[in-house]
Amino acid sequence: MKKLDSHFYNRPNVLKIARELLGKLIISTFDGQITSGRIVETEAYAGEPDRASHAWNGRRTNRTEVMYGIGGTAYVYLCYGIHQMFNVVTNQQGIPHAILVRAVEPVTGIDIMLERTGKKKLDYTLTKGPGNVAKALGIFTRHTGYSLLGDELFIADDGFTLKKTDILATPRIGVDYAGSDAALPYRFIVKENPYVSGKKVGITRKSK
DNA sequence: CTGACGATTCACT
DNA sequence: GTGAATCGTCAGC
Repeated sequence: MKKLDSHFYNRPNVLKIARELLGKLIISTFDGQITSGRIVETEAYAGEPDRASHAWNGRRTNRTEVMYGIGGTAYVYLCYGIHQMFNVVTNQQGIPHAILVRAVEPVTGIDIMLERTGKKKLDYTLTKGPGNVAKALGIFTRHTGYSLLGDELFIADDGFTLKKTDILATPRIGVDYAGSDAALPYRFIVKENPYVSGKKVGITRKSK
């Protein structure tokens, strides 16, 4: 089990890092409660040129400031006034790259995650979708700016590997406002994994 | 200071 | 398939 270090996060290619995060473990130890999940879905946000990014066109505000910091930091923000979204900041200081974790597969502390999310039993919805991931892991907006190099919240490599053919790149979700950038294949998923959002599991199929 | 809105989720028809 | 929930952020006045 090896915690990902600053060299991993500070690299310039956010797409490569987003792809490499698949299969890694996110671990949180808040309040002595250990929970972890294996990442199965990520989305890259490539900074100022990326219309889908909060930092598009050099928008540097209180909220987005952490993205301009060094890699290996958590960027957490509130969406729709309800959901916390957990992102990993990458690249060097001054370049606002970030990767949204959209889904994980529960590994450790499932009972704790059930309690945090108010669910009765384990099913695929526990950690499917970015809002649910943060909720299950106990991540809140106040954790924005947290270092992922510490012991409370970090990402580790436990030796688990994926075959290249198990990884799929697709357009990102919910970024239709981004014009042509919405079509970029910046979303990475583990093929056939039931925790990946927007998949057929439990979702009514369109009629034709 | 004000108003519009979102990198979503869930319940309900 | 449709729509509500709910509040911090940000552009604009």
